[in-house]
Amino acid sequence: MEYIPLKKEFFKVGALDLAQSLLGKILVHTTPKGLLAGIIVETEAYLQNDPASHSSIGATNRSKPMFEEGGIAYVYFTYGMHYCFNIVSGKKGTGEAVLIRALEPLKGIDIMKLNRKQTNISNLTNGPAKLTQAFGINKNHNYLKLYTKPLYITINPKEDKSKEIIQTTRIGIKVGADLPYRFYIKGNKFVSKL
DNA sequence: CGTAAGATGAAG
DNA sequence: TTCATCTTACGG
Repeated sequence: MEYIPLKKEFFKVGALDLAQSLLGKILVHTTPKGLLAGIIVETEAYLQNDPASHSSIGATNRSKPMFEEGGIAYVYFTYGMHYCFNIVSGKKGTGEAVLIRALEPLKGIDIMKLNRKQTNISNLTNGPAKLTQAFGINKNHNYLKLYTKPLYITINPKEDKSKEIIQTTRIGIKVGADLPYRFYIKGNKFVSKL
């Protein structure tokens, strides 16, 4: 099957809209080891006027990518060992992005198992730092355009049209935890726990 | 099942 | 000192 990248315009909407429209789409990474793909099943929006967002204090060396035009990657390093992958949304100058929290593995599952040193499929990509490890995403992917190779988002031709989207509060944060900026596909087994 | 703590480094 | 996290260890 051939994957066609989404167009740049897809990402120019606000983070809350993008967080929902990304659900059911496919994240593809072409790597030297092979092609990796997974369905996006859980996202969180981080806005500019949002105490939990890296952009809330303005553009810093770390959060700069969030202020670029929608459609690029914002990858940051945290807890001394983990990377998290965000998709920048909106117009240039607006500091917002969508955190990808969980995927459903589609292609390259054997590679993901090697990258993660795990054999259980349901423990490969069900968390923001797990999926970056499984996909081999790191600081080198910061600023990459997500509508071209090697890392891009595509339509899922087999997308379940009847999927139900749940909106609720974000997890794993202290401030801004009351804001309902988290979205996931109801009943999907790969949504992250807590 | 559940809770707790350690790993490890960059940002503020 | 905190942090948009994960894994392992241990008690029930």
